[in-house]
Amino acid sequence: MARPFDVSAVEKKWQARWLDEGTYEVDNDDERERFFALCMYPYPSGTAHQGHIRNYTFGDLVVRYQTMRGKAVLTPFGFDSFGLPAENAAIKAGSHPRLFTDARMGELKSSVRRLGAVYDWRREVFSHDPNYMKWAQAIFLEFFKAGLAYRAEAPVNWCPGCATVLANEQVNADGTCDRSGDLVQRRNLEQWFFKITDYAEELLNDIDTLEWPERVKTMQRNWIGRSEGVEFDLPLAFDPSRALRVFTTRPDTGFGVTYAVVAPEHPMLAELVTEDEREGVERLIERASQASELERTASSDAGAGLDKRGAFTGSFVINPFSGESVPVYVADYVLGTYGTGAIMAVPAEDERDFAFAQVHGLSVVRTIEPPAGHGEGPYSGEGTHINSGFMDGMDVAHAKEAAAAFLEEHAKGVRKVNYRLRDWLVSRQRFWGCPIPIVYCDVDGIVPVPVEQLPVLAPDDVVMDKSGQSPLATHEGFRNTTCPTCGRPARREADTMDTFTDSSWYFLRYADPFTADRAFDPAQVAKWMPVDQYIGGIEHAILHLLYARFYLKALVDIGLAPGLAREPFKRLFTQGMIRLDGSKMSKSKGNLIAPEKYYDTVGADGLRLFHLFVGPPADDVDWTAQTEDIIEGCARFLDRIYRLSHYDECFFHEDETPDDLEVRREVHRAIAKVSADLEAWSYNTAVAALMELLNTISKWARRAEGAHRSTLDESLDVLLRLLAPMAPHLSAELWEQRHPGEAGVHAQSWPVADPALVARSSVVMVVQVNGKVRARLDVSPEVSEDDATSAALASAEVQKFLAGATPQRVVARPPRLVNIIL
RNA sequence: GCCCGGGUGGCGGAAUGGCAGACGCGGAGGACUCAAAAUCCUUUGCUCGAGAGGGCGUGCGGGUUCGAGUCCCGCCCCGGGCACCA
Repeated sequence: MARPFDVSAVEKKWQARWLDEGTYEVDNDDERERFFALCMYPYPSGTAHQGHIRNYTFGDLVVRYQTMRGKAVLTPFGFDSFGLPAENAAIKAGSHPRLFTDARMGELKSSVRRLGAVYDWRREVFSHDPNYMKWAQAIFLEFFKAGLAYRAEAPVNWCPGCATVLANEQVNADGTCDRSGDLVQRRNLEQWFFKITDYAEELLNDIDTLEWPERVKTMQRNWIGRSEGVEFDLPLAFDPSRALRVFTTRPDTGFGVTYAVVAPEHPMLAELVTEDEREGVERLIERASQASELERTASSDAGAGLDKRGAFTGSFVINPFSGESVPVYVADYVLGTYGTGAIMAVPAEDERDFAFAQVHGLSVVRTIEPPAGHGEGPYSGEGTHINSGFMDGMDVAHAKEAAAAFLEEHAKGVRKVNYRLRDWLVSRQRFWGCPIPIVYCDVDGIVPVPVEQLPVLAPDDVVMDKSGQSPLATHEGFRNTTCPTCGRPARREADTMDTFTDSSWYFLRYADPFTADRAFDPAQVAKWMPVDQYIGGIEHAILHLLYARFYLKALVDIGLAPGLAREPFKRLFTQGMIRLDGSKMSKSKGNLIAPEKYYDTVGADGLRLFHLFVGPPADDVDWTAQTEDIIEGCARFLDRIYRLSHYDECFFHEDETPDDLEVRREVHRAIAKVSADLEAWSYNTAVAALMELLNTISKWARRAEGAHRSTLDESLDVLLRLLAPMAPHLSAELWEQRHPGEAGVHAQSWPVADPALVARSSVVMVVQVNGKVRARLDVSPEVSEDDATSAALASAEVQKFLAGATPQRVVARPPRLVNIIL
């Protein structure tokens, strides 16, 4: 398509100027109101794909808009530059991940510059910068000192494809790896964990204070998974001085407990098992230990498979409610890692317990009257308690309260809140990550590397493979060291940290990248934090967004970030994904539509406008056959602006006519509309409003009657200012042509609508008869109910329908509508 | 199973309980042109009608209301999250 100007030349000119002049560099002591605009730190995967373009188009709009609103906008950029793809690529190519990563960073950097997105490049931060690693490791050690980082042996998720352990958050619901898609295995390993569970309650409660998409908040609440209940003792029948401790959210159903179940990992299991039952129990344990988490917890097996997956231990415990002795089973549907690893089983009111009881011939005692016609199955709903001693006749809520009080008195019970959230496993058996700064000494045990020796850097001559052995463990020169405490020979930790640790505090370093003697100066960071607007993909709803929240809370608590708000991201916006043929567009799927091809045709401005216009920013974008046409349409809109700005056949007249005034009014309405839409993330309708404004101005200027000079000038200048955050190159170019030698459009202030011009002198009022539109009347916006009614009744159209009759009722909603009911 | 979103023309999508379909794409017709492209103008939910005009229309079924895409109840379908979590 032939464009009326050289798109490429214009865009390159402005990109060079923004970069050379450091237009968007901002200092910490800037006196304007501060605004921290942040796009999620990208993994450097090479040139930008459409997902990046969408992200940085939105981010750049926020930066330029807030700047025009008079704020000092912090707009940093950097890279989440550790990670598996670089390591795997290096193994394949026989090179070093750093070479690969540096090249990809360079590509992504030029991509965002070619998009016209502007940053304060002095503040660039990237994970594998030794300067950043030093403080990432220092934070780890502070966590260790505070007891927030600990080493423990635990069953962990092992991904064979990635040859490393994973955090729970990186395992999909179906038991596959979030990255490779491989089925994750269970392994018992000694690993490093961060105590995120200490913050479960605060992480949950503070969600309420965030201006985040409801969807993301819900996902985090689900992930944290709070449940309120009671933990109490079931005394052992063979030794009532000791007891099996269980957790339940339904203490009210206590009289219905007909058996108890322990997890295969339960510490008391060995002593509960009798000689007669030993064989069956051992078989069960063996099977459970081999099963993957997926097989073990697959709900599709509920019922049918349960017989094979439980065994009687031979022991009994006392139900403290009824005083009866009930059998203890071991079953893999009870998890060792949740609650106490043991449950009371109430088959009448719990589906799993019911299915298990059916298979094992255990008795079922109802404690809640199910509604009529419920049948034989378990009932877990509301109802009146029966067979429940002191709880008979109570509803569920009252009975829960009564039961909890009873247990606290008689069964060493205590009200307890349990969370689904587990501690964050941060060890990774890979090379391309930040080494964990720990030394193991036979005498002194786990010893932190002294801060002055940080950063611990991996040597370059490490043999990387995917054996599952940490590559650093095979490098004797790295591994062997001396104990910082006693000086005897010792060994370095060979694992690296999860890359999500890097992305958990990078925004703090952005706010103060210059401090040399610590991770950041809290006083400097406090000038910018919390982030005013965070923008990123929905895929980080749990992972990154939960970890970063934990980090900041922990950093404040251990004294590294005094005075900072405990939540990092005040407002979050999650953009939709780009889909091609229904699946996510991504490099790994090989279905990318590269942005570069558009730069010579529609330009970065055209592509940006497309991403703004195609639909609500939060929605997914389907890239279809029609997409190319829509992109063309956006470029056409820019062309029309260019042409209007150069329109020289316009006939001008001296005095402002009513038509000219109406155009001015439309201009001010557009200012109001676009401003409101930008605040509300309704970018698609903001673009539509600009299109309408252009249509209005264009038609008016081309009329035979001509236009008023100063009205046209004002209209064009406003249009360019409104367009400046969306299509920065063209608006800068046209502004410069119209105002040579003056400050650029992005240095102009955001236009303010004049309320007197926005208000309408007359509006169209709809007159309905029996709900059908029969007439439209021009009325004043302030028309009274009576005047509106009489005007409606007087209109010829209505008279025709009335035919002399008196209406039964008249509903007047001036100035919008009058409805006459006959 | 539970919890969030969502379902509107041929398509992407607009619509504080008040004219459904803004804006754009696509289509149709026209102007300009030797012709085409580009540009500009007109038109475009479906349907009956020559026309004036009428009827039907926001996943389905009910309800509230003078009035429902919007609110309420019950379903269906699509996307996402959680899930043997006691």
